[in-house]
Amino acid sequence: MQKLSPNFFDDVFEVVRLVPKGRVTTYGAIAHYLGSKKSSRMVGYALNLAMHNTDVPAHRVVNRIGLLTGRIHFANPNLMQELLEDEGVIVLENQVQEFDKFFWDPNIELVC
DNA sequence: GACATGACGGCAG
DNA sequence: CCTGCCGCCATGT
Repeated sequence: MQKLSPNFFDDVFEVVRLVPKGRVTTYGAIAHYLGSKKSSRMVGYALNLAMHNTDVPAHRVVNRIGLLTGRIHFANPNLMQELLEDEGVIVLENQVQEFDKFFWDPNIELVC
């Protein structure tokens, strides 16, 4: 367990930063890791601010089915997919292929 | 201060 | 199996 900041958002930033290159995670996984799996919505909201703010690799966060729903918030919608593919993640039609293979769950990887 | 909205997810119908 | 609605929490108007 990391130091859970009083702010839901800060925790989101921390977790996303820990996502290894070439891996992706989901909003729900992060929300669950933070203790409120029903707050997945907040995670996406936080990431929107995150990419505007710090060095958070927001492109590594997709929804539960591996769909790059957040790409529309990037300056260039293709940027998110390109970044992922550049890291070795296979993306097709805005969706991560073999999602189960690239999925990085903080609840499992950051087990402490 | 209250209402509406938003990069989602789970459950009910 | 597919579609729709509710929940969650913070931010903007």
